[in-house]
Amino acid sequence: MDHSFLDQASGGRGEEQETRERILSAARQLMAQKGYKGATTRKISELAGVNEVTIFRHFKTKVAILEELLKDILDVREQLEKGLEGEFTNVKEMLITYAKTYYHLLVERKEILMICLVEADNHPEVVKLFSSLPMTAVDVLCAKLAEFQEQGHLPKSDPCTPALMFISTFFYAFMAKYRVGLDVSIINDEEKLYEHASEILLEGIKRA
Amino acid sequence: MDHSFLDQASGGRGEEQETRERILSAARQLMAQKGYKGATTRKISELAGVNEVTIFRHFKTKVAILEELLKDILDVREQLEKGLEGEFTNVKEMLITYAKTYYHLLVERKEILMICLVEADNHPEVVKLFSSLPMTAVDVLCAKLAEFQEQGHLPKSDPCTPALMFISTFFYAFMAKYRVGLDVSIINDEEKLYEHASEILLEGIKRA
DNA sequence: CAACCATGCAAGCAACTGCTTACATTCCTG
DNA sequence: CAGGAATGTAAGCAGTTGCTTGCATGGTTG
Repeated sequence: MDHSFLDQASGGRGEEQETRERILSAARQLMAQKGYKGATTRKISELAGVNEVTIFRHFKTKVAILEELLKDILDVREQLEKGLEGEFTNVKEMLITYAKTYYHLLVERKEILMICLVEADNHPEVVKLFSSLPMTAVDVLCAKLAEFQEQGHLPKSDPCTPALMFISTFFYAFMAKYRVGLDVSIINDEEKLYEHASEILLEGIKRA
Repeated sequence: MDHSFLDQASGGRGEEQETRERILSAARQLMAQKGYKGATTRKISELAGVNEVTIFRHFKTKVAILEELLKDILDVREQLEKGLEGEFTNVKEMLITYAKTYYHLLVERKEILMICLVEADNHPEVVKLFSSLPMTAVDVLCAKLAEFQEQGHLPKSDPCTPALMFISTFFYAFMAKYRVGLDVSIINDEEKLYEHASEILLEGIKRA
């Protein structure tokens, strides 16, 4: 009994964690694809290679699984700001770096983002989670651009629209590739997109 | 009997069309909100103010309703090109006009777009329908920009990335407002967004 | 008026879904 | 070896869902 907390940490039988993770992973995959309703507990159990009853031994209800999954989407702002910490030799370099950071953030969380997108109205909380990532990204970029303006590296003007354009571009590219499965060169050649979009935006900001 | 085709056109009892339309409208609304699965035939019938049986008298199956709804999303290219027919005094004016045309096209079809988005994997055909609208928009704008380049109004360079950026911006604004219900000034003040985004893009194209 | 047509209403069915219960099995640990 | 913890198996239950059937009703049209 006195080692019960150890069981939670490392798995008494050595598989406890593994099973739980397999269930979560299967649920994440299915919910992203088929939506919350489409991901039935039977299907989840099959994909996880686990008996259906086992699911309910690990999670009280099905919603509990969803809630567990959604936890991964928080703490975005911190990571975005972290990507902008170093000194940059020029604005374009900063933009490219930021684009990469943001895009990778999206890709890393793609399943959960899809779940949020799809589950919008059945679980209203998740909508905010979904929008929070791009909007935070706009916010952080906005602040950084304003900073550059104050330092005289950019002419003063409203940085919101350019920030929105930038974030939107990579959001759409992300959606097109990972939700819709679109296979076109503009979207697949990510390096070129980082580079080219940053260039256009920079020149746009300078004179608009 | 000889007037049976009239019944289809105007409704023998004068309500035939109306009922069918009410069902379609309720289904469109619910499926956009709750997804295909979430929009049960019972709920549809309630919202339409119609008995559930009536639904199955008008549509053989539930999928038939979905298929009927999806018909509204075609013929987009034509409309986009139509919006670019007139002569423009300058490029910026063209961009603003195009942005308006595209955004309104999205808003007009918002329910169906949401259905496509949400129903992605249960009905794989619809994904293509969903992506077809923005990608067609990119395509048409690309062609127009190339045209301006050939006429010497713009320096020659790859117009794909700027077109993608432009379309992405309004796609995201659309999603944020109508899917997520985001209420922020950058997105709500559409006129300013048309204007400002066009300006930035134009300057970006000119020098990048 | 009579035939017809769209609709409503009541009932239900087979399949599925989230979830539960009771019991057997296997493995680890003291 | 004994006890416990995690899992499997079998069965099922109550609610929902897409869809059907049979019958009654009320308005329209010839």
